[in-house]
Amino acid sequence: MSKPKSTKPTEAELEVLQVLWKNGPSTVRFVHEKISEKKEIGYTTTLKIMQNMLDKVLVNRNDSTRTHVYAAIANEEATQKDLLNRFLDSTFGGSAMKLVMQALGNHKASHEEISKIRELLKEKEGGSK
Amino acid sequence: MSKPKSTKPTEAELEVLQVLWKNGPSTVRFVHEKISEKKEIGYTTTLKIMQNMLDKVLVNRNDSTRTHVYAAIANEEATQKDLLNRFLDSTFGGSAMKLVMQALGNHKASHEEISKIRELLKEKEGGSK
DNA sequence: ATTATTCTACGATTATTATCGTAATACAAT
DNA sequence: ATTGTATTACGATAATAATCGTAGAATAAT
Repeated sequence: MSKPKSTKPTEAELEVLQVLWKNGPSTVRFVHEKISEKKEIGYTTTLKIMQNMLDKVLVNRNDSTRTHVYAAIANEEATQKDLLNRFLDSTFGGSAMKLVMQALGNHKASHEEISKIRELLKEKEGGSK
Repeated sequence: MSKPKSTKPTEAELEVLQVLWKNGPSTVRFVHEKISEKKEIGYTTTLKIMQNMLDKVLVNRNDSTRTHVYAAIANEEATQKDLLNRFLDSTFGGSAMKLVMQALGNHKASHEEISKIRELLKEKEGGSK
């Protein structure tokens, strides 16, 4: 059983992944339009990024039709977990709790979300025994 | 009152900041040794990074003695908050709760920490109404 | 059929980071 | 004083990322 290799996506690649995670397999055009909502970028730039991702095996594509369809290979949760660990290390010196508290302090949470977190806490506290 | 300008530190610069935040004003030699504990790196590389940080005004330095002493200007919490927001956006599509739950799920928390989080949650829930 | 549009491939360029070598200078040791 | 050692300044190079232009092929529109 080998390490998953953890190919770190770049910022630009993450933007693409987000679109694919959220919307499922998509064309370059579609991804490009989504990204364009947030920032100015040329079509061939988006294309190139996605082609690079194909080389890196972050995505696969169906090219049976002229307009290729790309799909994320990188699993959303696994990727996020990996990046979270790096971020934790580089920015919070590894302290997950510091991060959690910052995040909780700085962002709104719905009652529903708060309940979920409470459950998680309960599990954690009970868990080990 | 102007925007703090939010000069995003690079990975390498963050490593330096972490040392300075943790240990206070330090020499290049000291910072270099701390970083060297974690990875192989040349002395002049560390030096150069810190000199760049001076240009970017992420640090200031006291050069009254031959061996210069560098100090972080960037405030720890503010910097972390800023980077957290970027990370949240780029990796979790802005969902702080997703992030919090990932972080809680993947890392141990002490009872003390859990209590702190509970308090925070209580505040949040009470607050808005 | 001709023309216009849409798409991919691919290379070139720019921008940003990271890394380090060399030289000059200050200091320390003898 | 001489020699060795530590430190800074500075530029050069390499590594990585991001951006886009151009050409050609496929499709669509007329």
